Amino acid sequence: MVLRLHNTLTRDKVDFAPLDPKNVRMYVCGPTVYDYAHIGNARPAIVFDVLFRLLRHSYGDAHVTFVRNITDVDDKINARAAEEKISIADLTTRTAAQYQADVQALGCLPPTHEPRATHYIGQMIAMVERLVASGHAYAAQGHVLFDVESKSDYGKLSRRSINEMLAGARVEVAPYKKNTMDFVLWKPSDADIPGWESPWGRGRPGWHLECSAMSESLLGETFDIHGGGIDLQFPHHENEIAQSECAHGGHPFAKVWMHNGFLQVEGEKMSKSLGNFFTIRELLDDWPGEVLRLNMLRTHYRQPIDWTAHSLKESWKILERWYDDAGAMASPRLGEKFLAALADDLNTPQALAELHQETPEAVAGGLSLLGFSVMSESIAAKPELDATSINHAIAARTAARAAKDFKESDRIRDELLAKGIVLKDGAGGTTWEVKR
RNA sequence: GGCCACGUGGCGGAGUGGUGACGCAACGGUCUGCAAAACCGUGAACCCCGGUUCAAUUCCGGGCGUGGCCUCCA
Repeated sequence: MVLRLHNTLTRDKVDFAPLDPKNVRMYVCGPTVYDYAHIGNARPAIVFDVLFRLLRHSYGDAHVTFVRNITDVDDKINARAAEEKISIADLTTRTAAQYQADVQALGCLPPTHEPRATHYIGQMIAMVERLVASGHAYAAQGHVLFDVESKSDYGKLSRRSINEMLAGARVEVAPYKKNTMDFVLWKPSDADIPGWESPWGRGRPGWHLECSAMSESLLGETFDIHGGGIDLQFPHHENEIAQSECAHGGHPFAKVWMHNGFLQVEGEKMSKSLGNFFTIRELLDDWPGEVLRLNMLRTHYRQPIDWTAHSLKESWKILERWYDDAGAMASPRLGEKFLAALADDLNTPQALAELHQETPEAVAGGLSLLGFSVMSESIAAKPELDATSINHAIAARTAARAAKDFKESDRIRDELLAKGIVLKDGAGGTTWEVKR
């Protein structure tokens, strides 16, 4: 099976050939931990978890290194901690733990490494020093700025020239910048916000720098795949490339760049003012995690997705049926067409369509590879009633039906329905599921 | 204003230069005390206008619409 991936850098689909098949390396931008993660944040987590699983399947679990960082130093964090009158450490620790619990509930494996930015300050300072020494960065008024003019191919990922950017620029015009597009590598900190001693005084890193330093430490100068949301393409990823390549003597950074599409909710941009802003946690109150996961995978990762309650209901129904078919299978296997669809740039909608045509064994195998490993129990575990009392009621109803007391049997059925339990009379007896 | 995506049946959503993916819903049937479920079956689409071509939903140009980035929002 040849894995093909769409590379944003070249805008085409290429055969994936790892630099080292014994250690396939992937980096994905993780959350800035100042608030609950929202459903848009869940998309890259799920998409690249599927890729992680596929790579592990292809190269072996021990031969894939996946890094997803946690940004725990940021001005939004500082502002939020001040608002809530709690310490920055408390805020970031709490929020990071919530994020990890949320994505786990969505069926995501823990990454190989989940580095925190604050643990890599030394590496960041060292990288800035190299950039200054090689003429790609300059210090000015306590800041250190990257000189975009010093890199001839700056803009290659987002495909825009410095002049084009300037034409539409609304960036802060700071008098100490040589070029308006120059971005901050290091900035000074007042006494009341986090800061570290550096050759340029007490300060903190610029956002883009963090990912460059952490990927360098954990994956090396050049690695295979870098992922993230399409909105990060510029400026974040563009600047990561600039910093890393210049700090590494021009050696290439990530070979393949992958970007997931944006998410809308009920046809509109998700925003707090529109009232359609959903955190992962809120959705988990109403929907099983694997339903959210399936709903995400029913659209190709590069396409925009419209997140709707209607679609979630459909996902629930599909998943429940698959669990009925495959839940008890002891010998899962993988269908060839299913695998081929996944290998074709992670075409999960196609892969799911193939699953609809598959045997129960292949459904079980396919679901498992996609991260739906908690078969059947998880959805059934949702109702307030316990299984024992439901089964008790079913037995009473079966007895009433045998006695042709349909008034009583219908009463029991309606009573369960009112509690959200739907009965299904099949050839092998009566089963139940949670009403959607 | 600049750059860039996307627009497929009632809905979701793949894909393709020529035989109407797939799922949900709907409709018909089987089954059932009834209903649901399950199973079998049916109909239904490629934003608009040009161009290229024997042939375009698929390629090219324009238009319209939606969205993203250019403001450290995935």
